[in-house]
Amino acid sequence: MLIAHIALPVPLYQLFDYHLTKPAKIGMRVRVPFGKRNANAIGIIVSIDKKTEFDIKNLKTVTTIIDTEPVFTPSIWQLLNWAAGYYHYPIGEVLFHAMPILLRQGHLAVKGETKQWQLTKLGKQIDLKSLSRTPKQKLLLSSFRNNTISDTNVSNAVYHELQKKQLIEQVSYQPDDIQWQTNFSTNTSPIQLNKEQSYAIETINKQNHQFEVFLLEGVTGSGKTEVYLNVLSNILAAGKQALVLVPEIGLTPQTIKRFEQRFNAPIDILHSGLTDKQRFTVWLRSKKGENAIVVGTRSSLFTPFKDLGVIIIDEEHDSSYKQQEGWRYNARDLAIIRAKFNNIPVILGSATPSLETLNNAQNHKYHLLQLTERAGNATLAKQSILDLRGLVLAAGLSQPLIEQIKKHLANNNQVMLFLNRRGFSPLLICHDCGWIAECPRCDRPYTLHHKQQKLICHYCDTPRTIPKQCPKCGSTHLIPIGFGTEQLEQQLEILFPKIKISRIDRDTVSKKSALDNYLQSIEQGGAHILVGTQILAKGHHFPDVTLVGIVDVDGALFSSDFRATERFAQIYTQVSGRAGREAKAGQVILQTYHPDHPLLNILLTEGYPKFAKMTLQERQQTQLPPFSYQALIRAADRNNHNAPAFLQHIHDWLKVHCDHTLWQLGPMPANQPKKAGYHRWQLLLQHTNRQQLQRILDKLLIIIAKWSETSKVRWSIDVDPIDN
DNA sequence: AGCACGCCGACT
DNA sequence: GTCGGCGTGCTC
Repeated sequence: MLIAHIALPVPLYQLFDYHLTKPAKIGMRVRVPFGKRNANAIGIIVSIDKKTEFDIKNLKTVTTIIDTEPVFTPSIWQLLNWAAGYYHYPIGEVLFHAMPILLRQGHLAVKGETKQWQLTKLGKQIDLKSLSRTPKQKLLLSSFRNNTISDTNVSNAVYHELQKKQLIEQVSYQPDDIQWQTNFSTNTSPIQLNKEQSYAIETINKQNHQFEVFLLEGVTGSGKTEVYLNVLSNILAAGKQALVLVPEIGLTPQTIKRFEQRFNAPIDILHSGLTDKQRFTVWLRSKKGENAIVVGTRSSLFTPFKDLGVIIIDEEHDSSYKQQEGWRYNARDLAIIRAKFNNIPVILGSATPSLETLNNAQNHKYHLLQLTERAGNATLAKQSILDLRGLVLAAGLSQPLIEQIKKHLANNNQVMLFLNRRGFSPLLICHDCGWIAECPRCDRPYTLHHKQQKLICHYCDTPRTIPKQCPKCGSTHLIPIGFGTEQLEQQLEILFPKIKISRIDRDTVSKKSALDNYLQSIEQGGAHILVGTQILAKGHHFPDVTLVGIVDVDGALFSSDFRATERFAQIYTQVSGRAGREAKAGQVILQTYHPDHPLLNILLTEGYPKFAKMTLQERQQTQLPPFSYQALIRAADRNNHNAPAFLQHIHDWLKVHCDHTLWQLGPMPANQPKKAGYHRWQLLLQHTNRQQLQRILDKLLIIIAKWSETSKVRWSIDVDPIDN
């Protein structure tokens, strides 16, 4: 009697055992009765053996075997099993997360049949003249006979008329697998490679398709993409496929066009706009080896390939590679594991690598390749700090900055202003009693939105009308404190009434078409002010922008998050690298109340690499990542008691069962202490040894499951958190 | 996660 | 009187 251990898509750290009465293999999907779910849950066989820990007479039987072969390739199977262990996330959830939705629902993992029209016996024989009264039908029939249907453009109705007359019929057939390798070619590039690029390409190619992690550190405009394309050409020419990961907003049409123009091979793009069917089709195509390249965001990492030759991760420092809910994996880190299991090279590209990655390069775990030359005659922008102390501000703008804006606009150039805060003002306060308008669900101040005439909570997105009176003292003197992009835009409209101003943030570009409209108008050139949040920093480049103003630097420099300065430095470097790109001299101005801040000065005078080096030293002294490893345990409840009690219980247990090398911080309220009626708490664990931290988590998980407190909270583990 | 069972408040 | 809110328990 065989017993299958089956993973089900439930948040439980266990497998479920069933009798297996039909032939099946590990990795196949099955239908099983489960709880009260009408005998119809879908699971995946993780292992098959002859015994069970469960009471054998209570075992149920596998209803049906869905697949004829395992759904995952061996290397992805290995990756997912490893990842479930590393991230301490239930295996069933992990396996199902990695499948396209159609497969989760039980669709067969085979190509759909394609239908095609063809002539019937009658259609082949009949005299064309008999159709002379219906010219469209006559045309269609004759084009079937001449084999020119692909050039013939007639409506579906005509096809159906011919079908009714039994002249043509529809036949289903199984399409053959596409073999792109047989006529693959690379189009030559007009771009002359410089020495650094050639060296990088040569070094990667020398690796001969074996595992190695390369860090391609290339300043903005140094031609990283050209290196990618050359490496891809080498891999594709060997008949292998490639996976390219990009950040969420990094999927620009220009980049994709460059890929498509270079290679005479099928390229699939996985973006958020695809239907479930389309995603499934791409999944199947790459599993069968029918495409050469898959370009996509985070979740594309789980695409199976017939013969994967390389993984490229563009903008490896980007935080969108980290999943921020449910299974909190990091696609960049998992890509390296996948490459290791596959024994293929992986390339991390960035102008501003994360400190984790730089540290690995310094330790020679990664092979560092640098591109330091900027293409063309672009020069680096002039950067300066503007001391705000003692200056009068108008919606955050100082007079010296306004003067500079005037100057650049007068030369018919464009100006970009960054402010990482949406809305009109982040606070509405009663002038008489100090009452602050707060969201009752999140206990956080509302942000005032002037145009919408609403208060909006930026944590849970709920709006409410603006009160006319203070509910506490009745005063009508309610005043907005602080400024956001909306107020900045309004102020600029007053200061520069004749100049075009575009505000680009989540409020104005919720639709993609809106963003495209803005970008088009900006591309037309001429004096123009762009106001925006970080959305503005990513991807797009604006050749006419010669002045970049960072309106409020201090928010990033004095954050409780130890990674805030790193993120600021990355965005700042990206932005300043873009100012005045095409032969126009650029200028960057940073407004701050702390002009002597050491990291800020290093960043400006010596650039990102030196900044990174200093920050790494600081992290080493304070034993922060990457010099230690963290796991964050989160818990939420409704009464604000169960969650902290649960975490305290964990804290106490760890204190007894682990030595002092484990650091604990908390329990403490989460970054966002209240959300949607739930009180959120967290406990941070830190250890200088990754394996030991892993073993502690293993032990902890087992013991947690036995506590009665556990079922009273919503809890989760975040391994390698990035937002604590 | 689902789904059911069970115990207390406002209403067609 | 019931409908339905969510706390609790279980899934091979």
